[in-house]
Amino acid sequence: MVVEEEQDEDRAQCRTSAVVVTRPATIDSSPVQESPFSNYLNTLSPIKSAKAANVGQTFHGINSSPIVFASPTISSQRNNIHLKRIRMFESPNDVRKDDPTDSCQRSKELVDLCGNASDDVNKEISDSKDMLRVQSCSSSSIVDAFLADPFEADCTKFTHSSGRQVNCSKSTLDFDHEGDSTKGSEREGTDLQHVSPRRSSPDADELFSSDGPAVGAEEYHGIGPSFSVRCDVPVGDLPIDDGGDQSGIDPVLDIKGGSHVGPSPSHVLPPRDPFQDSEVNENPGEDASGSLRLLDDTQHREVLYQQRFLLRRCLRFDDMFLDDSSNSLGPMSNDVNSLGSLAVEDLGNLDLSEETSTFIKPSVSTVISVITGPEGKRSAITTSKPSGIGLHLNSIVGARSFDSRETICMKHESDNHGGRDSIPVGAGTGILLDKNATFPHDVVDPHNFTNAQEHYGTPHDKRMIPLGFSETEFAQTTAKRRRKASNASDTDGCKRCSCKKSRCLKLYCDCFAAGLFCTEPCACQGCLNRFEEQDTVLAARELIESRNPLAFAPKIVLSNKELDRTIGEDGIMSTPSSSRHKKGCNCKRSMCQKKYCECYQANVGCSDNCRCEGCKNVFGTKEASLEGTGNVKLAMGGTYSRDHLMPPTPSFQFSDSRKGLQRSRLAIECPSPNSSVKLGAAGWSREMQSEVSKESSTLETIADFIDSDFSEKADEFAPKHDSLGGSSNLAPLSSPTTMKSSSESSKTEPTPFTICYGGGHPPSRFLWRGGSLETPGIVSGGEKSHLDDNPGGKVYGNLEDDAPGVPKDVPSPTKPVIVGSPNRKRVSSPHKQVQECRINPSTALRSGGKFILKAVPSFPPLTPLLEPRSNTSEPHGPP
DNA sequence: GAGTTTGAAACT
DNA sequence: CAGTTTCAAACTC
Ligand SMILES: [Zn+2]
Ligand SMILES: [Zn+2]
Ligand SMILES: [Zn+2]
Ligand SMILES: [Zn+2]
Ligand SMILES: [Zn+2]
Ligand SMILES: [Zn+2]
Repeated sequence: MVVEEEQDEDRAQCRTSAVVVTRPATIDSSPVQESPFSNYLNTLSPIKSAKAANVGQTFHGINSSPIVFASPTISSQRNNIHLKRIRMFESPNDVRKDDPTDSCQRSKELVDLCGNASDDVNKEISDSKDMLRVQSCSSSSIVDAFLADPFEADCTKFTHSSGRQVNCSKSTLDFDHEGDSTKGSEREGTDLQHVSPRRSSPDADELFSSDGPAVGAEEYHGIGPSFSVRCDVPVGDLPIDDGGDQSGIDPVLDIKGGSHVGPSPSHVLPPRDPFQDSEVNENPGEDASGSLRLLDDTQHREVLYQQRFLLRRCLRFDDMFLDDSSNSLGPMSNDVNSLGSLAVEDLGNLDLSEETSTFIKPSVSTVISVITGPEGKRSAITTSKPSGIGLHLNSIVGARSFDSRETICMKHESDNHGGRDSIPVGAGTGILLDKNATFPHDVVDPHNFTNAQEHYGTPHDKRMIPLGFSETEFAQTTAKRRRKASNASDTDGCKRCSCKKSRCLKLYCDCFAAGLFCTEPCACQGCLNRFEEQDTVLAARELIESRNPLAFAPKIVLSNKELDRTIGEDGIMSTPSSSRHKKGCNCKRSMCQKKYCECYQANVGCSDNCRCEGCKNVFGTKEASLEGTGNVKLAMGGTYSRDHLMPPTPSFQFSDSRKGLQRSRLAIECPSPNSSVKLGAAGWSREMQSEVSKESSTLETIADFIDSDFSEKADEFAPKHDSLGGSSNLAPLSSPTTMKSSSESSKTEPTPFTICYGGGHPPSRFLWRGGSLETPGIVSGGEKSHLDDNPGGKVYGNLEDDAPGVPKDVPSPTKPVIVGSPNRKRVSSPHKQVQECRINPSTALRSGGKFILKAVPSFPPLTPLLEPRSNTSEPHGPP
């Protein structure tokens, strides 16, 4: 059934493009609500069925969790499927470009895949435990996060499987690579078949094996399954008419709540209604809108697709924003929207299962985007979301950084591939939309295509890709290509890993570390960090988290103090300065002037956490930090080393550090239009949350956002939190369980900083996929905002890290999550977020700035949820 | 593109 | 927790 529907959808997409997304939800209090979305889904029939099926699968959620979230998550599989679909469809435009027919074919393929998936899904669904998490891709997600937690739809994956994955624990890396490229296919097969667990498991087992412990499968299960859907909503998005705001609210979002049920739709897409709305907002007139509305079933389908796209977009949210800003595309908004929409879609897909969907809602907002026709250009906007997103953070970050670059990358990729590079997120890795592009791209595509395309160049093509295998394969190949091409340039944002021995299941792998699945651009060998291997990934993550709960937490955080200072004073400036590497570097020979230094690489100054020798970090020396926070400012001011020191390398893309500064400033000052905020990754966020709560108290997660503009400008300066970018690829977060354990361990985290994302392209390393909670991160803690400073717009999460206990804000999390549509704003939580938002919501976001999320309590939504979420959330990640 | 350097992650 | 090894990116040539 599903398949059929999908097909239809595909077709529809082909036909039309636009979509709207929506999202979010919110949720405050009741995360659970079902969302309209779900209802919506139901209506859609096909989907529904699928969803239902899906729902079952996974997760259980964690347990603990709450029920609220409880909703089942969508299984990753579903997501995958969806993704696939999405990819296929990605953008009508793409399709068109490529060939409609092709697209259709692809869609079919997808469908097939889906079918397989669906089966799995169904199984999962039966379980219904899973929760979906929604990862918002982006920041927006914050809300999502909350909501999402449950869903993590994210693009990527679902995690549903986690349970098994857990089991897998053993495997390990060893695999050797089994052929890289092949892997995909092989694995996929399995994957598809069994959703859960890992077929790949073997490998995974090996990897994990050591860990053995790793995970209790059981625990994971809970986790795994859940999905999270993230909807990232870029803050930036917001704007749009629609709704932003409204969207914020999004009833739609609710989807999840019910998990299933209806709610999801909201996120996902609201079906028609949302669309319409959205459409209307932006351009109603335009194709997209029209299409949406018009279409009945098909429309719905389309919508779904779109949603899917959105999801992807979500991932890319940042990008989108960036695009706008950078490109100044007006469309950006669209893109953004699109992202949102995608997210939604995904969610929707997830939702399909409906079950879970409810959760999602909470978050919020979603964005809606509308897309117009294929080329469309327009899009609408959406609102966005929230954030929450955890992943997003990381991803977001990435996205941001990418932004400009991304676009570039995209182009490149596309060029390279000729078209499809991107893999559909859905497909393999989940999220990855594009292989090519960095994450962002992926996301974008769909709707934005046009824009994106324009921006990116070939967007369509890439997007189209689809699916599964081919995707993977594609990806691999393409990735290689890209890599080669882009590799070089991180700048592209496209960067990806090129792991040879770790199978991308260890933190050595930037993708994995960032909670992303490897995509085409990756040149890794024997990669198990694929969507198909979600289980394995999760298991791996869990293991790692068991050892170090904060392992996946953003490395760059803002110190609250600093934040305040900065914010208070300048607002903008500070950010960067305030951002610091959580663990600090240990440089001996690079003097913190090269990217060997994580601090420098993240565009942040060294802090007392650093054990570097001869520190000459342009962004601020260790000494300076010790002296006073003022340093940062100094830096801004030029004082500091930067100017003197020099431009360090490359971290800034800009030649000179100064430039960087300038840019950053610019960024700050001028927020780009789009700033989008990103969210943290939902999945992680949860974890984060838990961690945070446990460990530090507050980590806020972060959110990020990005602006393209910023990114460009700011990027350099902006701290890069983690972004790999790809939102699309987000891996499932680990399950809560892990979190728990982790929490224990968490002790380590020392300083509490908030997380920030810088603009730049952050190495994936910095990205954080945090859980949804983080997204909350978005939360800024109440503190100040902070935001903008970073030119890059990054979001910072504050981590209050350390706060031990509970996240300060946590309580609100839910709210925060809500962020809602707001696109830009994300406010999820009222408090902090608001603050931030207030600052300039739009600007901030747009500016790319950063968002800081402070405190976040991570848990967004339901308190109770918290744990649960955490559980759920974790998984998302990638594996 | 190959080879070296580097410092984090993983391991003991 | 420290020391060592492994790893992949950053950098150099
Ligand atoms: Zn890798
Ligand atoms: Zn990779
Ligand atoms: Zn890989
Ligand atoms: Zn250093
Ligand atoms: Zn340092
Ligand atoms: Zn240093």
